[in-house]
Amino acid sequence: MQSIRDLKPNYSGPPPSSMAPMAPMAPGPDAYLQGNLRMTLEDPDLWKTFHEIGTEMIITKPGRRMFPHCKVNLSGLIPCAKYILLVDMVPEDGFRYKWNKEKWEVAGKAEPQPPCRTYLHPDSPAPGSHWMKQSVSFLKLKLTNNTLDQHGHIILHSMHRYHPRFHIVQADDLFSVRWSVFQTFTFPETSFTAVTAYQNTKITKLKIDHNPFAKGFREEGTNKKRRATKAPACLEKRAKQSGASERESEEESIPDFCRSSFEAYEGEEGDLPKRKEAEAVKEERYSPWSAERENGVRTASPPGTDTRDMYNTEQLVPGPASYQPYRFHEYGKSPSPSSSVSSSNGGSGRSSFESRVPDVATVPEHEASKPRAQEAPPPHCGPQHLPAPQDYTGVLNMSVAQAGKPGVIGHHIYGPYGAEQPLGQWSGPGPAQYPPPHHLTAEYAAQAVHHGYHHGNVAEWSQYPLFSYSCW
DNA sequence: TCGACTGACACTTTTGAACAGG
DNA sequence: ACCTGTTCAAAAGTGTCAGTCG
Repeated sequence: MQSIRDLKPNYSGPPPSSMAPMAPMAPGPDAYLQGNLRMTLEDPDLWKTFHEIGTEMIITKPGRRMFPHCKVNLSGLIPCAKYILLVDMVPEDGFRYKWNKEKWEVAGKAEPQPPCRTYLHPDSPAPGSHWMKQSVSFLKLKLTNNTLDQHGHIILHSMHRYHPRFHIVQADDLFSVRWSVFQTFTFPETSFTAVTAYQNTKITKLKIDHNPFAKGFREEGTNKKRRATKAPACLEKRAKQSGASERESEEESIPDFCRSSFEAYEGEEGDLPKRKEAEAVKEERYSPWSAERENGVRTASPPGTDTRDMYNTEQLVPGPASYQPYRFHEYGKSPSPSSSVSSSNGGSGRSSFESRVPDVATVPEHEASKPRAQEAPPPHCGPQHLPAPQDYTGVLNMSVAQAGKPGVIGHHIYGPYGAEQPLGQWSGPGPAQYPPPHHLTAEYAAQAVHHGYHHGNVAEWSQYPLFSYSCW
């Protein structure tokens, strides 16, 4: 599990691709310590299988569940303290993709990011004991491509890459989330491409084989007749779309087509430490996204469940612009849209990274070294919280100023495009309205004040842009 | 013309109301 | 009256595929 300890104030940012997976493995003596809060992904093997092929998730107007769905195990929480669990979807990069001859290719710049929504786990808030006693499932999370969706589903763009982020917030109620500390986790193998129709027949086959609802489409299922009569037409169409190689995939077993693309990886399962060191190189072989990387567009984290704990989690103070570049570089993935732009303009994307990371990184450490009781409360701060067992990595600086109406006040904290993103309804009060806390950089504080709204209750709170909707 | 998208379809699983029995 | 277990229909979740749209 990785934490904000990687974001030291004196962080001097090695190239993202090299630092990302490494940092969590060996926190230095001055590493920012957090508690033993730990999140692990359930069904990692299944996720890995999908990831190795290139996971696709169907998005529909009425909303579609994910498969595999997100399910995690938690440990290290205070049994009696209440927590809120959230999930949101983060763009992997700033590109739109197309499926072309058995692989994904960049098809241009990403479309403006739709309103960023967060799925609140229906059990939230619940004591740590509740979250830890069994795995936490986000089964009912739905994805949609309907930007006008009123059901609270997470809005995504088709043919864009995303990965889910899991947030744990210690908060007695939804009202107090704003003053709470976010612990954020991601799992590289959960990244996926949002599609309106499956592009890769291997993914289709995997889904049919593993999703009970699709049992009727299995070869051995009761629906042989339907498949026998209709499948050929489908295959013909798919073949036309994907090329002749698609026909092979129909014959392949799941392990077979896994190996077909990632054979080398399969052989290295047991050699984790070495693999970690070399993964920046190896992932090129394992990832279905090699085409993009070859163009310097992006890098993908290597699949592998065994490695996920070391670098697939993060802890950070959400910030509208700062977190995003950090995220992508942190994991050795693709640059943020903004950094991508700079990269395409001749820059490496690093400048964006370096200039923004301190906004996050400088927050925690010097504060963390103090006893929590001495921490200066954020101005306009609301109820004080119990100190978490883990060191706080920062305090979410949310103003209580009632500067606007729910759903209108801007909170582009999760806006992956930062200032570039046309926020529209997300626009909020100007930074100048709320003086930053002393320990925050001006920029960070300026970003943080966009959180200035108030959560009244679950229903109302769910309408806020930060965690725009809950889905229960 | 082509690729992305939509909606109807057949199938399966899940959910919850209704009921029976203890 | 309450609880538990069973049954069954409706709802919801799947991928397929023909058609639409830009």
